[in-house]
Amino acid sequence: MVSNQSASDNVGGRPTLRHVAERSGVSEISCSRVFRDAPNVSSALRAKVLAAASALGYTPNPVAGALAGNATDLVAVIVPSMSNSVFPEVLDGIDSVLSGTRYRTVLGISHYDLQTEESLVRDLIAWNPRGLIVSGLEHTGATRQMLTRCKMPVVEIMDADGTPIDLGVGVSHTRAGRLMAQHLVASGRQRIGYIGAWGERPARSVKRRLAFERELVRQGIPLAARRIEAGDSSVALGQSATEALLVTQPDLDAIFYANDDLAIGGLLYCMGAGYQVPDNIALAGFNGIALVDAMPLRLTTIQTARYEMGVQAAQMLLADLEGRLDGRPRKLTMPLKVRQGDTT
Amino acid sequence: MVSNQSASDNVGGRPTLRHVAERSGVSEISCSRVFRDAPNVSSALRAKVLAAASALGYTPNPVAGALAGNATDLVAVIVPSMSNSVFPEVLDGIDSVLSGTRYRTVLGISHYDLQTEESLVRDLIAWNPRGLIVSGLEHTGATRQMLTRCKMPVVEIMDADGTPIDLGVGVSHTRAGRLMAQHLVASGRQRIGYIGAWGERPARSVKRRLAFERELVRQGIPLAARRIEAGDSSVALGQSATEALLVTQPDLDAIFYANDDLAIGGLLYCMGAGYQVPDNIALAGFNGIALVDAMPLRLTTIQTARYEMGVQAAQMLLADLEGRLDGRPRKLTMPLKVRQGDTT
DNA sequence: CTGAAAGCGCTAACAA
DNA sequence: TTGTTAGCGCTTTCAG
Repeated sequence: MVSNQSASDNVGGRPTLRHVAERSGVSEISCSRVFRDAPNVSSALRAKVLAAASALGYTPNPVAGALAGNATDLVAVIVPSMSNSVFPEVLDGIDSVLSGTRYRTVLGISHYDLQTEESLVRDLIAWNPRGLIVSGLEHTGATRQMLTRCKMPVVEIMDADGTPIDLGVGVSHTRAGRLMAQHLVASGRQRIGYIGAWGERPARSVKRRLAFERELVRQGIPLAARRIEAGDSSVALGQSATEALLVTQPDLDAIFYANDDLAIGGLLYCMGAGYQVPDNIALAGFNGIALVDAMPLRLTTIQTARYEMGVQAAQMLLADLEGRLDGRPRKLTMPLKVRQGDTT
Repeated sequence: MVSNQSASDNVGGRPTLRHVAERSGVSEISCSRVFRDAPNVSSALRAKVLAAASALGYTPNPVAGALAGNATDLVAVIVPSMSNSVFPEVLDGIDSVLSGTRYRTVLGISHYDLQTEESLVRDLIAWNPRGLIVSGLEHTGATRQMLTRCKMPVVEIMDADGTPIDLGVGVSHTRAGRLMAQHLVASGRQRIGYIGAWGERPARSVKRRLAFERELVRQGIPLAARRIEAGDSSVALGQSATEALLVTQPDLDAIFYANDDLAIGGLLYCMGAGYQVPDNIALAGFNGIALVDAMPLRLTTIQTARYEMGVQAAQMLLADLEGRLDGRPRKLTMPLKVRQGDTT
């Protein structure tokens, strides 16, 4: 086979750097410099190259660039779930930052399964992404090893209770649990229950519950009832779980839920079943999703900033990539507060 | 510089096919065949290669494979929004299919802006993805051209009212609008209003509304009031828009909303403001998100299958890629039905 | 500031 | 069934 001497071989195919080089009478490498905004390019040369490129409809091939340059302009993002608004909001935040750059998001959904997360990490790292954003601080040993050894920045989001492998942006779930316990006790509640779901995967919800229970004990009012459902969190599950819990423990005067979806279900159940909220019973959630404000009674919740968490994670990643993270902290704890509504 | 004769150069780096080849005493291309499950590989050779690979911890580099093989194992997905559950559900469906394959999802969010969509398409096509999934049938001329000319399969999702460029999976929004008009008229409504949002970007919502209005005219009961908000759809916007519409048109006895988020807002507003739903006023949405069942009154809505739409889109894409789509239709219209709740 | 040479790690095409 | 050769389209040296 004759070697590719001239770009005219590539008839019909997508134009390459060689086409641009031939047409502009400049070397390939100089063209490359133009498209990468590399330094040391005269504006005359730049203009010639750009003209040729646009005449040809040339677009750089990022795959070739990635192979030669040993890094793709991809950022791998692994989220545990798409079934409530939390992670879509985080993704939206990440995208809002990344879409302004040449980086693209590759998505993996782990379904709250650390084994699935592991294979996603393995898989996505093979692409040589520019960086990785994963959820939580808990991973399998193999995942942890891969995340530690890979050269690129890794941001662990959602959780600030612990030390990230590399970079971290999250909230303190321990603090969240404690704050809510204090809030309920301060408002005079005595028989307090807890409802969780999804077999308490995300370790984060366990952290919240344990801190919640610990603080209740400290305040002399230990948890009166607890119910952890097996299914995925949802409004519907919150309804049925609340009903089930109140059947066995009709005297509860407060319930803290693992998240707002469950709590909204609880609220709807209580309203439908004739409970007086908050007089009979107080209800509180976690996250502060948009829906809590739209309820007939505004749900008390702990507000977290998911979109902002995505933004910060992406910015931290970019900053590290660009070496702008030198003095700055590698872990960011996002604010958190009890947002009192009408249900406590 | 001396050329790379032996894999021992790559000290510390990730192992490559050459390392595996050296260690197993087999040629690189044979190793390559093993990892690609290519035909004509003896099981003895396969075993040797696999042993060497696992001893070395070798993982194929998909970037190099993509350059040499002229296609990445990426599927580009462009959705207009992450701010309600609709597209996350679609993504979840897509992922459920793709995660079982070697394909990965690259995500773009267009924010309902066709110009943004265009630049995402341009950008993502440059990666040579295996296929593309985009939302809607309406695109800029340039987008349409790129989607037409690119060699890979393109699935346009969400909308079945029109002819997809290549492949399509969606529902008929025209039918949806007509069905709801019939439903409201059949239930005796006489002064019917409509509330939309987001300046009616997605053309799909316009199709629904126009079909709705057309059918009302046909039935002799033309639309009594219409309000299109500028902001993004949300429960909160549904509340305020409903209030605003009912202030100017207090005699409405039904409102059809562009989607469930708005309709739930309307429901909450009406309940809070003392309207009797559905006696005073009927309310109906579109989508059938999980939340409609969790409301104190179950919202009447038009049920669509978003997760399933994602599944079908991904399956159609894979089928086309594998040449299994020959006889089968290239456009799939998903079912749709009015799901009567307590609000009509 | 510009360019020539030599790969990045893999696979298509062709031989054996 | 296995191997040889020649790139994929770009970027990294290193020289001018």
